[in-house]
Amino acid sequence: MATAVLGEVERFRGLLATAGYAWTRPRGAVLHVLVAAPTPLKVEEVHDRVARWPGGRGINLSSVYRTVNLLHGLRLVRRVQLGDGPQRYELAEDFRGHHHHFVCEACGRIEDVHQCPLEGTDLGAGVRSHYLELFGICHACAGETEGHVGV
Amino acid sequence: MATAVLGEVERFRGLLATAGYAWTRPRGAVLHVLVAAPTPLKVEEVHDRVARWPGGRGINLSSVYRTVNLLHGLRLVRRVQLGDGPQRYELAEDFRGHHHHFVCEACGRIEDVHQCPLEGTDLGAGVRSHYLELFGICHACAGETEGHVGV
DNA sequence: TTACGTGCAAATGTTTTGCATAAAA
DNA sequence: TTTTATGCAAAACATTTGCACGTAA
Repeated sequence: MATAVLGEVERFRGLLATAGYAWTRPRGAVLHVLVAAPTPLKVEEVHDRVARWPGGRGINLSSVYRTVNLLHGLRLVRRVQLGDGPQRYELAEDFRGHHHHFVCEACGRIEDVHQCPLEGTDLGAGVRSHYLELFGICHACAGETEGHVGV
Repeated sequence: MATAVLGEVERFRGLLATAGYAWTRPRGAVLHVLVAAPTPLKVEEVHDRVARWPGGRGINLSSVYRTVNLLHGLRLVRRVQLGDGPQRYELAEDFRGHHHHFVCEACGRIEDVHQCPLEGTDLGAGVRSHYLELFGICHACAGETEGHVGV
């Protein structure tokens, strides 16, 4: 498991090198975090997790921003906007596969949806990509006898 | 045309009254703008257009924010996030019908897509709503012999 | 050793909020 | 007349940027 993460991080290290970018502590730490994360993370969450990585303390929030922007520019990560709130980042579809997200409106949990409902659909001429997010009530929340949200 | 706009604004006036909210100059101006707008607007765009309305000068940006938030809370307008950039607002689906948006990546133009590609699709248990945006190259831009974006 | 990347702090852009005043009900 | 909404200014966030110093190549 940890080994798989390390292997994937090495892959990104090679991709960065090919693109002519240095391998640095902040970049390594951010990639570790993104590779290990099961769902898209806010920049601040990436920063928090980076700080918990061995040797990750002292890495600046700006560097995390610069790194996710760099990785996004290289199409290694993708940006995800779920409802309100700040942008989130996750590994690009080349690495994680094409998928969407389901957000539970009761508990906020995010689930990957690998079965694309638009597969095979004709989206019309000129359409190159689509952005789809699903909202609703997750299995766990639906199972509760009583809903007690808010007050 | 202008008459249709006025009529629809009156309808919102009634809805606000029913919900117990006062009819004020900023609220009237924002609703005029939103009713007349063919595509979702940034708050700053709403503010600019409000200023051009007869008697709309002097309306504060905060009031525009407060108004769109109020209308959003009452489900009279919906919030749209197109790629990066600030939130945009348009009349809710109850008034404009269920639709999505197509954004041209070359010229930035936004088109309404009233034919929902997900219609009749099974999105899985628990899914209550979906958020879909389409990106690509619009008809006009595809027709140009040469593309000259950026530099 | 040289170019590139980082930390820090300050700036930017967007959105929210506290409070005294003004306007609606 | 009493509640509600507004304008203004300041604060709160999210994100970007300039610059001097550090570090990878």
